Amino acid sequence: MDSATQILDIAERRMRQTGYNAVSYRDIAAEMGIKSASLHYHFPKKEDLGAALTQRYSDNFAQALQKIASQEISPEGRIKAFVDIYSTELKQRGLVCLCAVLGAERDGLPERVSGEIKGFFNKNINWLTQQYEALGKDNPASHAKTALSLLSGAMIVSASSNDASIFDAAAENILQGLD
Amino acid sequence: MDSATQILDIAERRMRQTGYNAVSYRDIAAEMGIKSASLHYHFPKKEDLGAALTQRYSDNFAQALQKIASQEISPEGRIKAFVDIYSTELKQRGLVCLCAVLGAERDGLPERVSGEIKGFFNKNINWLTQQYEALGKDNPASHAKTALSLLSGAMIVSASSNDASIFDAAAENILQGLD
DNA sequence: ATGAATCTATCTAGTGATAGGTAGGTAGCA
DNA sequence: TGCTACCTACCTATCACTAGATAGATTCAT
Repeated sequence: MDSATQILDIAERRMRQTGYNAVSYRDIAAEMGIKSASLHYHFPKKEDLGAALTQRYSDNFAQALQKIASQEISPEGRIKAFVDIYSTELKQRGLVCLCAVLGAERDGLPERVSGEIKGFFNKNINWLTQQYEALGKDNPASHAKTALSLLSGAMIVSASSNDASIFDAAAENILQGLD
Repeated sequence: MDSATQILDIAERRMRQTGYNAVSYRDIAAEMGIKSASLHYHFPKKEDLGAALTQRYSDNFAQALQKIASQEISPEGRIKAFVDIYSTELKQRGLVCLCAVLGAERDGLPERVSGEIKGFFNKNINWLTQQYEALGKDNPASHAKTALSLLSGAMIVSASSNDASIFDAAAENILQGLD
């Protein structure tokens, strides 16, 4: 596999477990079996790594949402698919959304990183707003903000409590609200 | 003011802005106008500071919940008071719940700290469950888990997006659900 | 087709800054 | 006379980051 991709994969997983500042070039390099200096060839500064990471994450997510929106399914089905993305990540990999984790560290991040996070939340809210609008909800933006907040919080509370029922309750709540 | 208290106050504020690992003894000491070595007199290891911090936070919160529960108000009023605690902190101080922030860093924290966070979430859920039970909701625990997740996530998404309407939507959603 | 030049991805070896933490001393107060 | 709360001075480990070398693959001119 491409080294840059491998670096991003390892950094992403670790940051989603411990946050931005707890992840070091040495740790990533050690896991890859190379020297930390070599990482700087691919990502000169940690800020570059952080920005590339959040950008890739945000882009991948946007692509997934695009794909869901292009399918001939109901708005209900789309929102369910949205919830499933988060659910699968948490249950199969034990990972919280990257932007939710980094968002918690907001004032300790390089601006390029926090800017990407802001963009990620914004894109998610816009997409969800469209779905709630299609559902005929009034104040669809409010529904969207609530759904995103709920999923983000549920991943954090559920993961740090080591209690899957917390995320389940949140997911159920969103799906119930689709009638 | 008592030095230990002052240390905890500064550490708490900073950790709620940047997370656990971004806060250093040097930064705290500089803000107090003393030397970092002096902090070790009060909290020998950073782990001790982290544990004291989360414990104090959790205890203060439990006390506030106790007070609310002792007042002769409806379960609706109690849940509203609960939401108001978070709302006031975010709007007047720009601060996210300490345990929500640290929960995001779950795997990068000393165990004593992550244990306290777990306890905090648990206490909150139990308290909320009692209120939803008094309200006659079925599956009150699920309502409680959802409400706590929603508030925690809304603070993070709202703060890192610098958009108060996100938290407002979440708070409104909880209050609407009380009928 | 071959030798020269260049590129890629790593290495060794190191920098200065900062992290948490320690030892031992001291001024002021009960 | 102790005790509290600080100090100076220092330690070791780790941080992000850099310089310069190198081995191997690729490209290109003759």
